[in-house]
Amino acid sequence: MITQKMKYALKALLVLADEAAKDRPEALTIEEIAKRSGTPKRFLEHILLEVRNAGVIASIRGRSGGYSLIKKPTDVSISELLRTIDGPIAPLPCLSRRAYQRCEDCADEATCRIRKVFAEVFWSYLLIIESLTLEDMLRSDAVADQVLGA
Amino acid sequence: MITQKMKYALKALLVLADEAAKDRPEALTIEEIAKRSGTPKRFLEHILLEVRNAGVIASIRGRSGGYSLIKKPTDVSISELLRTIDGPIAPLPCLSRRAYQRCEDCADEATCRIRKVFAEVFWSYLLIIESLTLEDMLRSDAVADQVLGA
DNA sequence: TTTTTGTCTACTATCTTTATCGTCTTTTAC
DNA sequence: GTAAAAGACGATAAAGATAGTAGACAAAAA
Repeated sequence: MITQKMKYALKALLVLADEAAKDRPEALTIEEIAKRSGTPKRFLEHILLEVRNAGVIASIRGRSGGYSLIKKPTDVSISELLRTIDGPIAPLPCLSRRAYQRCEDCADEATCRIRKVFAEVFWSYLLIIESLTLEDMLRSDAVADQVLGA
Repeated sequence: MITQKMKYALKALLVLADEAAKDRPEALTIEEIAKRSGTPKRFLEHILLEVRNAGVIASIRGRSGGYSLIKKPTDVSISELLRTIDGPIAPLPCLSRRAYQRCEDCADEATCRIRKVFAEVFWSYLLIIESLTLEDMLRSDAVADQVLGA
């Protein structure tokens, strides 16, 4: 399950992307983003800060300040956002490349049967999710429509 | 990330499967399983109970009692075990079929862009993980070996 | 120089995870 | 039939994650 925080981050990015798609896009204040996305304002502060530190959005301080998207939606990776907000994607710490950690109780990684089986599904899963971008959320997608019967 | 509890459950099942593969398999006591799998005994009690209630293993009480595998490894689904031990697999409550829950803040599921994009990856992911069984853990797998460079 | 807006550091309540403990029940060995 | 071995089950608890809130501070523009 993705966290509520991640949902908020996505909603905020959708708001900012919708704004960026306008003729004369403006920086949106936290308050405005909170209102449009339906997230608690003070909580959104933290989230936007993290997203900004990840280089996806930019902030302007002071009067008439706010946040704006600085990447093209096609360049905003959902999996990277997941890592930023929710932490490692890998099912086991010993399978994460960026947040690798040895399993304390594991005698030998090379022969660990749990690691092996989850490695299989994980690489396949990565292949799918690594290709996802904000752009995929912006346009209604035919595949999802089909599956969901919408 | 899968929980420690899930790792323990898998290790315990591996122990029981290894035992079941012997010529004269015996029921193993919690203590014995704990020792062989390296899990805390008192914690393992609860785990084995859940796995038993899921119909994967059986218990015999009293002297000379213990646990034994009652399904063929090919019939023990890893995804089912995940659901039993760690809960729903779906990235969003509104995408889970067995543990469906409406997202409180979601106005309309049919048009929710977060739901749509995660639905896509989720179905692909399900396809992979639903096919996994305990048997896949028992035999060293060529695909994983390749990927891991082992 | 005041007002608006983002930044940063704490703090807190609740839930989940990871156990441990005590007690009860069942079954077998003697 | 009784003691010992073993699972069943409920209560409790420590630690960490999650989901926020609050207050003080910093920057920029009017």
